[in-house]
Amino acid sequence: MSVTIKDIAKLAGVSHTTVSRALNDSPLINPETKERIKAIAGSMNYTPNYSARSLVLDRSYNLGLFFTTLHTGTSAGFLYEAIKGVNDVIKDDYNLIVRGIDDYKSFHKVNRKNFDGIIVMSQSESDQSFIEYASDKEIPLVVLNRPVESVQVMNFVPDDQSGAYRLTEYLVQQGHRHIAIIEGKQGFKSTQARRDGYREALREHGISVPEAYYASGNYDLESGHAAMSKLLELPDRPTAVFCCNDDMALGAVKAVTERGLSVPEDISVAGFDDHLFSAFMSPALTTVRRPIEELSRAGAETLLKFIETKHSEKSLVLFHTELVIRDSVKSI
Amino acid sequence: MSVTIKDIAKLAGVSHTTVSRALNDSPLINPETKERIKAIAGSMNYTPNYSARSLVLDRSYNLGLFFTTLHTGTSAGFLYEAIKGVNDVIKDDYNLIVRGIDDYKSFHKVNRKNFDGIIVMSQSESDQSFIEYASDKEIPLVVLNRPVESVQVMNFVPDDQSGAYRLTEYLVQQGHRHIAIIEGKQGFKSTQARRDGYREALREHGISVPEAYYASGNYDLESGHAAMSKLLELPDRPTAVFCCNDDMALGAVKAVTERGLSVPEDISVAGFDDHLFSAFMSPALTTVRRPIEELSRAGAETLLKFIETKHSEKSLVLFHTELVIRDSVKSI
DNA sequence: CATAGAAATGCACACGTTAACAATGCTATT
DNA sequence: AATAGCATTGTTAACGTGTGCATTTCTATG
Repeated sequence: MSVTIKDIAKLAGVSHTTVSRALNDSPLINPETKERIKAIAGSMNYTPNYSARSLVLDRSYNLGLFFTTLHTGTSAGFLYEAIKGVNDVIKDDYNLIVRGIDDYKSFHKVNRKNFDGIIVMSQSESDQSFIEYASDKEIPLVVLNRPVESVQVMNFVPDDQSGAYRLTEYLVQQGHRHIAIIEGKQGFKSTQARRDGYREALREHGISVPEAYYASGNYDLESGHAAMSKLLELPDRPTAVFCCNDDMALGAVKAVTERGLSVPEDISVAGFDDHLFSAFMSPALTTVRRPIEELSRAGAETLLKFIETKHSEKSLVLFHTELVIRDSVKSI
Repeated sequence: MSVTIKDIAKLAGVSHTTVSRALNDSPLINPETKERIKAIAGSMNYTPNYSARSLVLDRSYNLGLFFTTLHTGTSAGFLYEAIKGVNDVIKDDYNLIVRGIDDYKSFHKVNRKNFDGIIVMSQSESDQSFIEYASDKEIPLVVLNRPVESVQVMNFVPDDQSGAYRLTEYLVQQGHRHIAIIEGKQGFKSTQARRDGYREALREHGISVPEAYYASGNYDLESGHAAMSKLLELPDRPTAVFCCNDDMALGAVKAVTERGLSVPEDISVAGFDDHLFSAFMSPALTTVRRPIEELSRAGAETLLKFIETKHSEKSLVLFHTELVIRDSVKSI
């Protein structure tokens, strides 16, 4: 059996209440007894029983970090940065529970008793029901990466539109006038934001885009390959292609090389996300970095603050994205 | 307030004991009452209070998945596959807590009360003390990825040596006779195993290796770049280089291209690990796949079984690695 | 018909912690 | 000297669940 506050109490010749107070730094306790008790607790190698504490305090000390899915579509780097960011913030006294939303057969066990707070790293609208469920159960909730409209939550999102804008503007500055886009998955907020940024930049520079330059994709590698293949067959071939994420950019580059052409000599390619591999492809990919780790860190901090103070701004906060210039875009 | 078994008891006109037994499928309870109570519980949207249950049952329903570090050295793919593998196995009633060992200021809160079991994805000997600590506290423990000798634990490890052997043999089969190696971090078990596999294959084929062909590295990208740079300056330049992981292979390829040479035309390169990006580099990397996800799945399964039956083989199990042939090795 | 035994249910306590309230001793103020 | 008030500690109950033992009810057997 492990040691409890009652054991300490016996040894110290006080009541277990006094021990509890002493260990929790209650101002009610005489500083001397407090020290004495702490010393005894230390020497007995005492560790509090969290279950008992949770029961009476009605707090689990669990934080949930939920992803849309862990199976497909979630990039490893994404998971990595998110976990790192959150773990950096929470102290030793919280447990970080990582789960894919689609792994739950039922949300039954997700409730305020089991989770002091929840961070949803949302990648698609499919977890809308989960978000609404958690919000409904009044579990402290912050949603990252994707703007949520149906319910009021703390919501931290990278500013995809301005990232796409700056990237496109950069392409223009490098002398490109024929700039195509390979789009993300239809229906995703991120797809729209990136397209909007692209459009806005071109419009402001007085560049019009032929219909054929809008190539459809779905964020995966193969779709990037297919889309680029089509673009290359165009009579009026673009000199630069903005791929809405790095995965598709990788597929696109592959399509170019397969045709015996080269990036960036024959055609420039840019991506979005700054995946881990992007710096090491050849050519190293010019892209836009999304601050996933910062996002997660900020999310965790806000969540903790909310748990403690019980109030916070439930509003959308945009996070700065950053243009990363490498070697896949040629100046012409 | 949320609903408890006492609320159900009141509504059903029985004692809370009966409710508890009914919900736990005790054979003591009349099947009809059992059904009735379950129905009521369902309609009231009852969820058990895990803290209370934990307190009396002395089980936390928490499983820990611990990495050596989450900061540097842990590849994202590694983390991803491990989490996926474990999460695939545990049912809805366990929480998976993910943490970097070096994030703990003190292991104090790691004990049998807080964790029903622990999986350590060990990447270096620096977590030896953690493993011994957990073993000492008699927390059900399985260590993955790295062989542990100082204590008896369930230990699942990829067979790096045979993987390195097969890869090297493949290089020989492709006609290579001048095969260099870029080694991993000194002191790591994996470094030694891979070097051993490499040596063994060459010895068995009667190929001797000049001292200069042993290039030192430390598993990171830059070290691969540096090591390859040296190898390329050798008067007796190798025709193939076995890099002890994919990260270093990537750096090595970069070093080759920077010199205006090309892989695999001028020099063949092979890696180890089968990182996510490896299939998409150009050229796609020939490498050895380590079954991290299988490892994790098996580890989780064994751990759960141990938790339930309280006994299991505490021994080392090697997992099959797999040669993945792509485009970075030329037949000469 | 009496009774042994099985089946079903309830009572009371335990798990380890916190907290409201009570109690004690002491100091300072009148 | 009486008392108000503060500092410190103790008493007791509570959180929600599971379980050993007692109790009741029913069934079968002689």
